[in-house]
This record gives sequence, structure tokens and C-alpha cells, in this order.
Amino acid sequence: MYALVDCNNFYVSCERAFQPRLEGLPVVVLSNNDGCVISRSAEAKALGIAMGAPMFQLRPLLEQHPVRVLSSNYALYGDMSRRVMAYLASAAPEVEIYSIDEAFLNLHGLARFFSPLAAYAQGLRAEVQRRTHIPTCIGVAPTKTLAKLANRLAKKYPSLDGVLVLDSPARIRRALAQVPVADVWGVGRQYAAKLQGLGLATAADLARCSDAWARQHLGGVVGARLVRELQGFPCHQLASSEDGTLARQSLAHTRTFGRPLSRLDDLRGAVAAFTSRAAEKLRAQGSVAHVLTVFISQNRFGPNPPPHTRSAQLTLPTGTSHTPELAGHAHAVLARLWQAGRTYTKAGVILDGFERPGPAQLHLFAPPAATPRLQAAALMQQLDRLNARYGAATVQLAAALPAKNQPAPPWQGQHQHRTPARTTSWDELWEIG
DNA sequence: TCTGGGGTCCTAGGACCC
DNA sequence: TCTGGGGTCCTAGGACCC
Repeated sequence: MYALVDCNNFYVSCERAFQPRLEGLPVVVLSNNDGCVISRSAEAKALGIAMGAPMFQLRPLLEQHPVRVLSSNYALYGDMSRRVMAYLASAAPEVEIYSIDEAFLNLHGLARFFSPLAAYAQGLRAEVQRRTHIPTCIGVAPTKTLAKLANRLAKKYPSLDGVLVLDSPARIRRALAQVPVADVWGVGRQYAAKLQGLGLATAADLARCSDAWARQHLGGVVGARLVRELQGFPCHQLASSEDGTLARQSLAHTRTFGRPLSRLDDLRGAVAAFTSRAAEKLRAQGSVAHVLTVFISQNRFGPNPPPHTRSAQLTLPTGTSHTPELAGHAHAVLARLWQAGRTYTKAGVILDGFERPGPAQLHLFAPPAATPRLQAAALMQQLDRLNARYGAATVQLAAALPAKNQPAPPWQGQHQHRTPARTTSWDELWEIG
């Protein structure tokens, strides 16, 4: 059996954990640059505020209702996520961190010791709540897809008290019949429209499809697996997160600028800063990258005809996680992409082609300090330590710094509604007394 | 005026190589 | 001048997920 633990309205719940007076009020959290709504409380949802709604469209509604609007605070959310996941990892045999606010648990063999499983799941919920003040819902079922579906129902019906266990064919049948096909994990907008057009309305209808039919209509083997999982046959294993972290195949840092930029110098600053952040994440997971991609975008909502994005990829002869080295490559790529007279609203740096740093870098028989690569690695280690100790970007590439007499670099985004990072920044700790 | 960011997997066409 | 197929790399984009 698998469990899916999903935090309710995670970002809003994180904010409420530190500001109890937000309890019971309509609250929304905005995306980077205060662009659109990415988390909302039940009260905000009840006002008709849609997920992903652009902020500027909400202004009239916000004038009528006292909604609390908050900029996103990822330092806080990441830290809260680590606490939730660390507890789950201690309480279940095996955990897969699926996203910042969701985890799959492998419960195989657990039913013998914890019967019924619903009580075990309620215990998890209560303990996560007690330790972190984050409310959760839990779905338990024989496959990941059914666990997702159970979770959805547990969220929807308050009478279930946040837990639904699908441990018999009859319970699975009943659950499948209640979920619209569009709400099945792996069915997005396109497939939902197609399935509805063919008269398949619920997950139960989808579960009755043949393997061959699913292959033909739902993207080949991917769709076939989806249907099998709904039928109760596991096709997706748990991708175990051994040490509570997730090793990625690719890493990106991409941002929309605070305002449109044209000057190559400004873009160079943004790309330097973004490369820095991507390289930090790369070192944090202990990888080196062989492939670097840079893209710059023009406003996709504006009058410019597509394409809005130009990208270029560079394959590096030697894998690296060294910030200045990667930034040098990124600047060379940027120079190929940038065109005079155009305005850009967004840029990104993507790292790919990972490998663990090889033994070649250890140079067993050379004096350690004598190898340039090792010196470079030590320098990055110091840099990461300083930034962890004194705050992100305390030590930064010169190219990423603001110009003289400028408070912030020109690419920096807007965060007008930011709350303090209570748990991760020395300057923003609670003051008691 | 103002519309996020970070992932995975897959496909297709052109360039280039053998 | 005609004749072929397989493979990789790069760019672009689409589908899905959170």
C-alpha cells in the first residue's frame, strides 16, 4: 500500500504557522514578482479567487474584501517542508519527496502492525500538525495513482477527517465513480477534453478501458500505465529519497525581471546571479554538470510575434559546479542570444547532464592544494558556507552586483508583501520580551 | 502599468557525421 | 548525376505534474 501525504494550502499554512491571526481569514500567497496567486486559503477560494489568477485582475475584488495578500517566502516554505518531510521519513519505512508539499510513503508490510491503517494515517496527520502547525490530508491505496485519488476525496469531504483508505475492491470502485476524469493524476486539460468527448466522465469509466485503447489514445505506454494503476496494479515504484533530499536530473534558476531590460550589461548581471543560484543547488546535491543552457525571453503577452524565447545549449568538456567557470560559459552563450534593440522580460539558466564528481578530482598522489580543480572546489565550499551562515548572496559574483548608487540590481523582482523569514535568517528571528 | 517557477518525459526537424 | 540509412546533437515546443 502507498500513502500520499499532501499539505493543505501549503504556503498559506506556512504563513499561518507564524501568524496565527491569519487563521480563519481569506489569505493568498503570490508568485515571484507578485505576479499571480499560487496558494490560497479556503476562505479566499470561497471568494472565487482562482489558482493562478494574475494579481492585476484581482484588484477590484481585493478592494471589496479584506483579503490578506502575501509575497512568497521560499526560504520559509523550504524550511517548513524539510521539517514535515524529516518527520515523515522517521515515521514510515520508505519516503519519496514528491514536491515541496507532498510525499509518497511506502506502507508495505505495515498493515500487520498498524491496524487499521486509517488510525496510522490519523496519527501521522496529528503529529505533523503538532510539530509544524501544517494541516495535511492522506490518501492510502494499492497504487500511487489511487493514493492520489483517495487524497483528493479526503480533501473534498470534511466528514472523512482528512484520511481515506482504499483497501478493498468495493471501496476502490466507489471512489473511482466519484472522481471526474479531469481530476485523475496524469489527465490534464487536453486529455480531459478528449476523454469527455468520447463519453468517459469518471475515473471509473477510464479504469474500464483496455490496455490497447489506453496506449492508442493516452500517449502510449504512459496512458497504459495510468489505466493499470487505476485498476489497482502498481506500475510506479516509490522513488525513494534516501537522505530526505531529492537528486534532480536537471536544475534551473529562472526569473521574470522587475522591469523589462534591453542592455546587455543588465542581462549579464541577471545571468551571473542566476548561474550562481543554479550552481549552489548543484553543489548542494553533490553533482557536477556537463550541459549548460541559457535562455532569454521577450514578453509573451505583448505584441511581439512568437517565438518569444531564444535558447542555446553548451556541452562542457569537463563536468563542473564551479560558479565562476559556469558563469563564464553562461556569459558566452548569452552574447550569442542577445540582440540589440529588443527588450527582455525574463531569463534562465538550466544545468543538465549530471554526474557525481569523479575520483579524478581527488588526485590521490598529488599534494591536495596543488591541483587547481581542488582549490576551486575548496573556494566554492567556503563560499557556500559564508552564504549559509550570513544569508544568501552575501558573497556574490561582481557581475551580479547592483551598479554604484543603486539599491538593487535592475533585474530584481518586486516583493511588496513579503513576510520575514523567521526560521532561516538571523535578522528576522522572532523577538520575544 | 501589472500575467511564476521548477520539474519530467516526449516529439520533430535540421545539421552533421558515418 | 543517380543512389540510403542510422545515429547524435541542438533547438523548439507540447503534454503533464507541483
